[in-house]
Amino acid sequence: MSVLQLSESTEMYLKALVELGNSDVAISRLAERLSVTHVSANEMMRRLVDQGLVTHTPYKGVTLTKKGREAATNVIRRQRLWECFLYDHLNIEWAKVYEFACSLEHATSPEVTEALAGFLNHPTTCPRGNPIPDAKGDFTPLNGRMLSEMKAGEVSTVLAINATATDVLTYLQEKNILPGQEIQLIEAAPLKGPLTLVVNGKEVAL
Amino acid sequence: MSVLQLSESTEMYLKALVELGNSDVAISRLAERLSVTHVSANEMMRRLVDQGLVTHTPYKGVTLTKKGREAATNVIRRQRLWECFLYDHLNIEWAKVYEFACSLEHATSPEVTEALAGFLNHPTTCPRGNPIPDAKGDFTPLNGRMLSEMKAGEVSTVLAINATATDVLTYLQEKNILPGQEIQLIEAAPLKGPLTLVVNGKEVAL
DNA sequence: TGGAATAATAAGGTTGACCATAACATTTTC
DNA sequence: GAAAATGTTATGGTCAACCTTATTATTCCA
Repeated sequence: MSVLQLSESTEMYLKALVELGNSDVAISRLAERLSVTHVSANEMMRRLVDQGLVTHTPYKGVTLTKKGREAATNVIRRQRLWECFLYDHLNIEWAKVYEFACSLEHATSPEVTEALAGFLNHPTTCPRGNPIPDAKGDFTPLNGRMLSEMKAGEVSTVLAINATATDVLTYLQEKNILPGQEIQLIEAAPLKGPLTLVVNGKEVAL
Repeated sequence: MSVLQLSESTEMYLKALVELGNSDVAISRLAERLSVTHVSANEMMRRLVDQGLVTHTPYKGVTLTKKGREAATNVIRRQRLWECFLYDHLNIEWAKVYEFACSLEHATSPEVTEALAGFLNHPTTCPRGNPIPDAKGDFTPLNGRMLSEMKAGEVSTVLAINATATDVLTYLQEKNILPGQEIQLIEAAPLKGPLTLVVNGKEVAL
């Protein structure tokens, strides 16, 4: 496995690309998620294209290359392993785990990553319910659907949380929207408007 | 405790200042230890002076202020806690622990630091034998002396290792010069020349 | 005391990752 | 088919932390 050296910033972009989907991610979405201007994100994409990590089809979006995807998977593995450690062993608050793990991730060598995986007994999901790629980058994708794909009245179980911002996670925790929790969708307002759920018998708006 | 935000670079300088002594550290020593030019180190010292972390007496050297010392102690605490974790729980090679811990340190929030200290059961020394300051920054200084202060023929026990470079640590490990090891100084060549020791019945030159 | 060694400062350059503003290209939608 | 929305590129600026080269200041010591 080539140990290409990625800047912290590059790692953040790679992670965001995975989180935003498999292909043709709009640079403006990326900019939004990373809280940078679209111009900055564009600049950065040029750099990633130069490094062979993504391809860019103008007016279409940006897609990870094989190399980019491998690098991204690796970054995500490191981060999620730290999430497990922080949550299971250091008892860090659930909502803060992602943020702390994100910092640690950037500073973690392959050697430490594998030792950590061993220490944790090779977990396959992080506290947010997302799968942890193995050392080769393989993982079983989640077998579920987006909340936005549920129909009014349906009942389902939360599989994983996609959000990463600490304040959002804190809100979800307060409302008890956590992996394993059963929820019922009451109403989905049109135009991607607020969703109304019932969680533990209580109504929650998202 | 004010949570002043220090750059990674600043943290490295603070650590180096502690490792190099208590007061009037020559900027050229600092530059040497950090592998930067003396001009860069000078620039950086100007910044640290501006931030109130050090005082600088031209042609004398640089000394940590109270604020600077507190910050430095904190950094060292974080690093040494990680050293313990890496060594005791992840079984990372002794000689590599310092370097890996150094990276992690920069990425560690106070909350994680304290949780880690608890997890480790509040250790007081790192694998290199150096004391770990407590959360308030207090620690018992080592009750020992430098190898260079030993006289020929004397026998003593290694208390702690000051070196940080991985290659130096690897060498020491190979020669079994580790905390707790009994050594005898055979000869100290003049002019800070090589030292000859006996370790476990074998001669070693340093 | 005067030269060598050491220390400080000045001036200008580089790099990565950002920013704002503005112009221009393409796509979407009414 | 044209305006609105979205995406791209150009230009120029900032900041931290480095760098080199060169000059000047101080201290040390023989």
